[in-house]
Amino acid sequence: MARKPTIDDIAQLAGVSKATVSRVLNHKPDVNPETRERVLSIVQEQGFVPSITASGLAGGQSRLIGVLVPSFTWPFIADVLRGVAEVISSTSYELVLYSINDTLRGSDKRDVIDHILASKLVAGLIAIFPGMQARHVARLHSHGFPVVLIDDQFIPPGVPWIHADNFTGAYSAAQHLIALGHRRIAHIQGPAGYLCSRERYQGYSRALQEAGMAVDPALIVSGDFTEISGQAAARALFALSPEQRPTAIFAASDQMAFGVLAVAEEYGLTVPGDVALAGFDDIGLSSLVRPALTTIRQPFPEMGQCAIELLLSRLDSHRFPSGNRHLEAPSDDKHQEFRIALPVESSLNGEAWLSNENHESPALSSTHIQLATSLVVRASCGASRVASKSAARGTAWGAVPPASREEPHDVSFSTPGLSS
Amino acid sequence: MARKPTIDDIAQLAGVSKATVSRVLNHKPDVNPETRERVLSIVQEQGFVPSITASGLAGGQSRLIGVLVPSFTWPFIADVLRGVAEVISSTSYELVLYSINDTLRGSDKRDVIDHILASKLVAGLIAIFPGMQARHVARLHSHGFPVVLIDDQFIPPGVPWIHADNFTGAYSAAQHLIALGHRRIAHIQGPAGYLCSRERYQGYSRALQEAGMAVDPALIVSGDFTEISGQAAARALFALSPEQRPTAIFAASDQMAFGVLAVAEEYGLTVPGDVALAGFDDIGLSSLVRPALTTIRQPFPEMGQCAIELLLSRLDSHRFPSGNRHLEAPSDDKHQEFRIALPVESSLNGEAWLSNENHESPALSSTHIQLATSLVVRASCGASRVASKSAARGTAWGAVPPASREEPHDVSFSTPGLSS
DNA sequence: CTGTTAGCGCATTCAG
DNA sequence: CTGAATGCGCTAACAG
Repeated sequence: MARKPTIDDIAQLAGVSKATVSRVLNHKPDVNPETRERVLSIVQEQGFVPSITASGLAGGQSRLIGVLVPSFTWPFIADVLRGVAEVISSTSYELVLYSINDTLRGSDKRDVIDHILASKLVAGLIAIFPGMQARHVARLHSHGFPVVLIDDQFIPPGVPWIHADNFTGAYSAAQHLIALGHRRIAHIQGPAGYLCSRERYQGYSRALQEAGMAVDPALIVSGDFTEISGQAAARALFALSPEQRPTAIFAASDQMAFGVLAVAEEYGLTVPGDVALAGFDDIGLSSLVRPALTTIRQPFPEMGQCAIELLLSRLDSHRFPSGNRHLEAPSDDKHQEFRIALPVESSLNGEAWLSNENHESPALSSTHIQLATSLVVRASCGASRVASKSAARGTAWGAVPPASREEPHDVSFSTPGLSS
Repeated sequence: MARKPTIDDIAQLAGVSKATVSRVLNHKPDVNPETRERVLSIVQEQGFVPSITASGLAGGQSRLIGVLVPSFTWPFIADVLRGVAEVISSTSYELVLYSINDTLRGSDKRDVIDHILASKLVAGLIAIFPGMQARHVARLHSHGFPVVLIDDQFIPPGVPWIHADNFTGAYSAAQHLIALGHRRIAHIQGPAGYLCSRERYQGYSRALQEAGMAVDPALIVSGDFTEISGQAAARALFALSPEQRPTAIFAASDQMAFGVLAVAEEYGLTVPGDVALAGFDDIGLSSLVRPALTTIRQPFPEMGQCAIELLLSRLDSHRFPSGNRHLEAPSDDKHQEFRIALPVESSLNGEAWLSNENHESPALSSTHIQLATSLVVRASCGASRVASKSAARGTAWGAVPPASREEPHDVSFSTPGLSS
């Protein structure tokens, strides 16, 4: 028990060849049930775990998945990782963490990605907000390397991509403010280069338009998603003349909304009394700030889950959950059963929150999954409704996003051809 | 260029045997300089990266390092990971992410650790706050598996362990409040089981004692580090009679301090006007809250760096930085040069922030590194000093902790025998 | 200093 | 249905 048992040891103990042990371990169909049981029991009792590296080498296919994170500065990256990790833990895959350090130069950043491809360590990659590196990630994809993007600003055509419904989220935030009677609603935008900034802006302006209100350029300021930039934006807005000054502000990120909160205090303005405030993201802190922030929840963990499930379905060799580790757990929560019971593609289809773009190429070309966002009403807009707790930290975490689907502005159901 | 070149391809192109290529790649001394150059240039031009899995298999030693994170609920875990990732990126090692899911049962949590050992994927493990799992991690260690613990509550004897100087941190926080004239200073503790809770409490009470003040049990309440528990604690404190009520509160975590902040507002109390407030951790948000929080900064990224360097020095086969990736970067920041220039043990010794316990066993037994914490003065205590910006997000990140050392209450310099 | 020979631990042929 | 042989890509002894 001191040394790790090898497959040969198991073979010997079970009185079969290691080829057979291998077959059992890989769930091959052609194995005598008795033999299988015997081998399995020996495996269990010896605590044998096949070497991922060796089997990867021999089988020509790694069971490691790379996750590329863009520095750790964004608070919700941990949430996305959590979603990924949760799913991975029920498979026989492992996660390799790659990060693009902020201190790196551009060329070094490229190198990180080249390195991922060249080292051939991982079988596929999930890239979270790769940003400027997206085009390099796309290069991986064009080399036939399985890649899934999460919420990037540049969507290289053809690369599978997961993101939240920014448009509808922003739309409902603005609508909420309108419903509360606000007529002068400012918007603090995200950086122009980001797709999500544009989408949120568009959702906002669409809501205004539908309410018969014009978008006032004086009420549109831009930030870069950080708290500091939110402060600057708030100052600009509060400096406007009384007639121009907004009665409500919709910030494109919670962090920027925090900046507004801080500056409002400086100006002696109360939230929501003098100015209503809504954010976007619903990071953990938003429910803890005073006043608690009304915001649009992004399903970060679900985005992670979704990404890894899509990726695994592409690799599509993750036959069964690792088994060994989860045999005992009765798996009482629906989530688990759900994922275990169905092959991944079916589950995706079943949920109907998958959309397929690029109808020009009939097979799959660009698989694109958009997850629903949701309005979380708290105190900062002055709405009388009791604050929704549904987005409180850890509440519904792990649950599959509700089947309710978004505006069909980008959603179609031509999904049967997903997996190949 | 479509397929990844193998070592054989390189050998052929360079007109040498693959054994020689391997020697060059592994920085073996016995290679003809000319040959080495030739091989190196071919490697470069082909973009050849040896397969980590294959070399791990053949060499009997993996170049993957596991990082075990205890769910992603704590905000600073990302900071620790950042430190680890930064160091790793200058080596030829890669990171494998393991997480202990909150939803797991106890036995499953054990299994995660057993799995790490059994799968033999990684050469060593960094365990961040393994908490209840610490004893299992210790089991790994006793199996000869290289492990480094970060800031755990149970320190299994003999396991290398990195943590921040909680005692001195808490001591200086309390001292700061005392210096500001406070006589009734409450303390919101962390959970009793945690070592750091006790250390912080001790630092606090030591400061009071030295100032000739008694610790008033009525002013000690406990929480569990979360914001919610901070709220509860604050209510308890604010409910005290005017004579008993504290004029200052030292919370054992920033999150609990946020809870106090929120409740203070409910009670119509201003911070720092009616009650001064100090926290512990200096998470990113603490500088953004209003009033900005005076707190004790924990050097999370440095803890990560330190842990990985210690671990690598144990594995001690990480001869040179991966080279390929960092050749071009002039490496202008001192940090890089520092680490590249010196072997790890020397660097540790050179910094002199290493301590060795258990003097009974003369060789190395329990290596224990304690990093300095520092007081960050902001607005929440009402101190007139201008707020220290030194801990602002991203400022000095990446820098090696200052050589200044702590209270020598646990530090000795018997380090020459570190690496074996 | 360098080439040759064996495996690392496993999956996958291909014959039984 | 199962065993024996072959090799994944690389390193580690060996011999030269």
